[in-house]
Amino acid sequence: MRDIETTNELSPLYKRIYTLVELIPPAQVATYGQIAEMVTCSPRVVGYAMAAVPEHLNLPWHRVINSQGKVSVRSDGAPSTDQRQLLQDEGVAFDKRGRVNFDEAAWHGPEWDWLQANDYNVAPPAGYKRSQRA
DNA sequence: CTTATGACGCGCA
DNA sequence: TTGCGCGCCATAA
Repeated sequence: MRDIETTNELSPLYKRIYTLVELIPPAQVATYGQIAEMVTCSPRVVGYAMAAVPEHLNLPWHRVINSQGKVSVRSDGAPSTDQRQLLQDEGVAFDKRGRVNFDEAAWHGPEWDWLQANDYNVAPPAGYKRSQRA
């Protein structure tokens, strides 16, 4: 976990993303977009980063799901039951449609001062999420 | 250098 | 409500 800091094979951006994911408590979930906001990048990149998580870091990568509250499908088309199973083992409930209840399990992010101290984005720059083409 | 490729998300039908 | 299209942009080749 602290390996993230000392691993120089990772790009600075990935390190920031992994550092945040590491902070998600058990039985709680964050969305790709949520992480993206804090590190100021596109949600797409967070997904890309999650697909490249080094095994030895032991990150709780399973606690990152999509904005629909569902476990994202892999490139091979598999819904990845592993991720869902890991969450259920922690006590995260899925409804009949395969979605988690954000009201119960949503991670509200690190404390404000932690984000400040570690140079993460607190208040999103008015939408990095969508095409804010001038 | 250029091109292809996503564990995404939003808008619209 | 679901499904599809397109924008997104860091990486890999």
